[in-house]
Amino acid sequence: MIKFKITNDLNLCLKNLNLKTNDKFVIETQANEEFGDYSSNLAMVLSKLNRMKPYELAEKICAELSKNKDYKKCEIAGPGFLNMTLNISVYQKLLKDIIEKNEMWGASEAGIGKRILLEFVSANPTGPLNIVSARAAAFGDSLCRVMKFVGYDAMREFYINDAGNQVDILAESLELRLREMHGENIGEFPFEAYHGEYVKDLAHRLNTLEGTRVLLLADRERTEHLKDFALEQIHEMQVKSLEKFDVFFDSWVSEKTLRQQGVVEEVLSYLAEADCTYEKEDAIWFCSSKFGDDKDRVLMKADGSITYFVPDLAYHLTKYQRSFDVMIDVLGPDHHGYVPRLKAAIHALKYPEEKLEIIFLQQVNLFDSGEKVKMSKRLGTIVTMDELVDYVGTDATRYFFLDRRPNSHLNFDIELAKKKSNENPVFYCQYAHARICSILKKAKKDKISLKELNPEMLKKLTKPEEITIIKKMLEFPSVLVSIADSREPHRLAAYAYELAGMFHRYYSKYVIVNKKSLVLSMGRLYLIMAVKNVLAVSFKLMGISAPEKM
RNA sequence: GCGCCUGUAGCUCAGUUGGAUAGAGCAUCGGCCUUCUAAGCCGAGGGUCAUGGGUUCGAGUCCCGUCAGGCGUGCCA
Repeated sequence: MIKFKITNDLNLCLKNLNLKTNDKFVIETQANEEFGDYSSNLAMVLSKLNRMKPYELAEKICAELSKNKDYKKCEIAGPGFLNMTLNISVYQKLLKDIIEKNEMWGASEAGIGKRILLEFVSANPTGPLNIVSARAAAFGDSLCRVMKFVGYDAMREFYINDAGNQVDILAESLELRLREMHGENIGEFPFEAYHGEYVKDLAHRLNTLEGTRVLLLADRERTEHLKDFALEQIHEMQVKSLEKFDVFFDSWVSEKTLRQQGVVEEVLSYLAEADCTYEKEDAIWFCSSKFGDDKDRVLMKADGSITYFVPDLAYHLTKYQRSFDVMIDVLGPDHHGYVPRLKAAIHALKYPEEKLEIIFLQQVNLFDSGEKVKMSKRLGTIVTMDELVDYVGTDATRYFFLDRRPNSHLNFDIELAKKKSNENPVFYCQYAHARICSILKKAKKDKISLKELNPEMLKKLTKPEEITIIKKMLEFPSVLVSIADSREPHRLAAYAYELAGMFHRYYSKYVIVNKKSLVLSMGRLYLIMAVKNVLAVSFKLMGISAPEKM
């Protein structure tokens, strides 16, 4: 919002000088004091348009801008950068806005009117959620929270692959475990079956509820019953894990339901109508290679069953039919080979490809005491999301998953996440919040009541650290907008960390509560209250708690 | 072989979408508690941004090549 003001001020200067603009110049915040508070590349960007040398143009703008009382200084540097320093009274006034907006500071209408569908986690319903799902949950949920906060109409969706081959294997695994429980010799447990302990737990539960009745059913009925039971149980288990992680989906879409609605046939006929299918070796193929995929893909196998691709494509078409402006898929690292055929089909069916955005999360490695934790699906030594969350806590887990760019591999240091010290960034951030709460309490105890905020209090805030903190908080709204637009929530973690650091440094240098100078104390208390609010908002958007005491 | 991702300090990672002298934390070394939470603060050292070219006023960022690592490349899901 401050950049907005500066942009306006600069445009006014251009207008007064009868100069042309193309709105391509940018305002940047400057960390280096030498270059002022904010700088702009305006002169370089507009020099050709106005047939002037950058430096000359910059000189004119500077002279004009200096007439504005809000600006203390305007200098030209390098090839023609405009370095602007604002009067501190501007910041003092803006602090009042931050405080008045309270927990709505940062909220905006940047995305107003845009409907967004965020699909993430969408784990197979064949076992407990793993740590990649946890990363997806932290990422998708926070992105959604930020998008909503800046005005988008965003919703979370989970696609359940509750049909297909893997579900048959699940039913078979459950049956074997049930038989085994009753002393039957099942031989060696099949390689491709689900080896996790949870299958045994499911068998126990089924046995407690229904005994061995299911084993007496006819083949087909028995499989269906086992499937339904396992799917329902595992779904519930996954929902619980997510809720514990403070992630709630607005919508669940079941592949099985889609199939029952006949969408599979529909998709096949659409593709056939578009003249994109052919028969070869008793199978039906989609000529995806005509649309950029490496090779053609099977839609219907020789045995008459359907591949994973068909219902998934159907699912994506339902997304289009629900008229979103943008649909975002958050996928795991093992899916990137799959996207070309999906995009190919969407293209072939003449749906707008650009509305579908795919974000890949790279794999997660767990490290404990410097050692990589070895995980194997086959050996059943997968660390589940619940285990991780129970061990290090929701706050640390969410923060650590959010802290890194989505498309880079993530090394999760369990030992560090558990540490309650400055080494751990989560605690560093939360500690700042708790500290502020503690100071506010102390002020109350000293009977410093925060009366109505008045200009005299704000005028006391003149230290460079104070102005730096205000500047940082002024950036918050635009940081959130850029997080939403770039789909990069990791920047929120960085922002909170930086703001917390600024506060810690400020705290150690200055006394905030001082009975001898009441007006100053009140000014500073307002400042840290604002910091507390901004921290609390960023924590909320990250899904971590804002402790009052630590 | 082909495709996607990655390569920045000893380690883990940022880098404001192409801006000025590339930044944090950890680790190492040295300081700061009779005063609002030391779960904190201050200081020091540490770099050929994998590499070679190109684009321009300007490149860690964009384009091409090379090298290295990860993943993918089923009539699995």
